Amino acid sequence: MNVELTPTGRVILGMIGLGRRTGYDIKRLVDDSTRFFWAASYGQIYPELKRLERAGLIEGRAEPAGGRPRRVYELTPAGEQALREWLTSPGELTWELRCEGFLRLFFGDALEPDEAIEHVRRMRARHEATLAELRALEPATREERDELGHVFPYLTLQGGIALHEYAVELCRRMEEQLAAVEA
Amino acid sequence: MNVELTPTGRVILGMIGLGRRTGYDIKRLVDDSTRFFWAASYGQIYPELKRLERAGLIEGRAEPAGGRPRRVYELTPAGEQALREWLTSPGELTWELRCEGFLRLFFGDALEPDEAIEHVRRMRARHEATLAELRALEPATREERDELGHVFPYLTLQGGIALHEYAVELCRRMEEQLAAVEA
DNA sequence: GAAGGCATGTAAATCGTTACATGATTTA
DNA sequence: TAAATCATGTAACGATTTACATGCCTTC
Repeated sequence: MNVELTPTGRVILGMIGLGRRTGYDIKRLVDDSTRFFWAASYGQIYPELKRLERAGLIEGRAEPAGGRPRRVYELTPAGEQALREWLTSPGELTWELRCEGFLRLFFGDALEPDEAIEHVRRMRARHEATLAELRALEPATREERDELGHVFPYLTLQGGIALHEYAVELCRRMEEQLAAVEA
Repeated sequence: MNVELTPTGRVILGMIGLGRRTGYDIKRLVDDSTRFFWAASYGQIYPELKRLERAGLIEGRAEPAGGRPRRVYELTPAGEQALREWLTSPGELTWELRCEGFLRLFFGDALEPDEAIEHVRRMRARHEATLAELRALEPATREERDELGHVFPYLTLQGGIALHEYAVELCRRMEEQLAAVEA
């Protein structure tokens, strides 16, 4: 067995594992949840759905019957197994960050002191904005936990909030440090 | 003016801004510093060096003369200006994370309780390993600060260390939380 | 003289975003 | 009836990794 999942295949399989879904659903769900640590776009999702179906991991059913034409997918037994295998596989956990804030900060010696402080302020604003988005997701995620018993999306959201809160604090400390040096 | 820099072009320009460099140098420097928030590979670096030179932002000089043949680049005045323009430009700061640890955690409801705890333990180990790598970079980065006056790479490293320390703490708290629920 | 680090590069494959095209249904 | 949302998809482009190829120089 041991089907190799593509990066996007992983989110899709996981999302369908949480319930029957259309490609559109998956995109919306990703945008409202995993986006902050794992994004996906239509250009990836729809082709990947077809690949996963050809591989026998998911099965789609057309659901026209009066309503809008849509194709709803669910996991096959093989798909359920592949999902579990991935979730428990011992391979390295990829961790990749692309953060322009940190990159610009790294090159901060090319800036005037006040420009550098201003930059850190912008980094902080960036994290504060993300924080606001995350906090806005809290009610719906809690509801999902209470009503569907999905506790891990909520736990994950709490973790994300904590991390960005810490990042905000860290920026504030850097601002103070830089201001002290300038004075 | 306002030359559009590609993502990889940014690191390259910044790195050359810190001193004359070959493509090989840049790759090593990136691997020892920005990699944790901005990676780059040979397949990007060498073609991008040529593009930047064609665009007039950097200038390479062959330095054979007995030693190994190498091509050393430095910023042109236009390159210096483009670097400063980028560093102070008001555009959105990209922040993209691809973290399989969080992704698997998000789907943790498909796991047994002890499997989920084990996963968080692995996430923590992951951050601890990164932390060890970052701490190993401290002496050299401090030296660079003291001898070349590059204070921002050091500041950035401190920030990275703090963030991963916090992530480790966060994992520990999650482990406790999950263990409490199980009991 | 073998191994390891210095040095430059390319080709192919993969991965991902953006923009576009299309059209149905629901709600204001 | 207009706007918003649901819904599916593709093409083009851009970004990135991986693997390969090559060869010099220094150190053991």
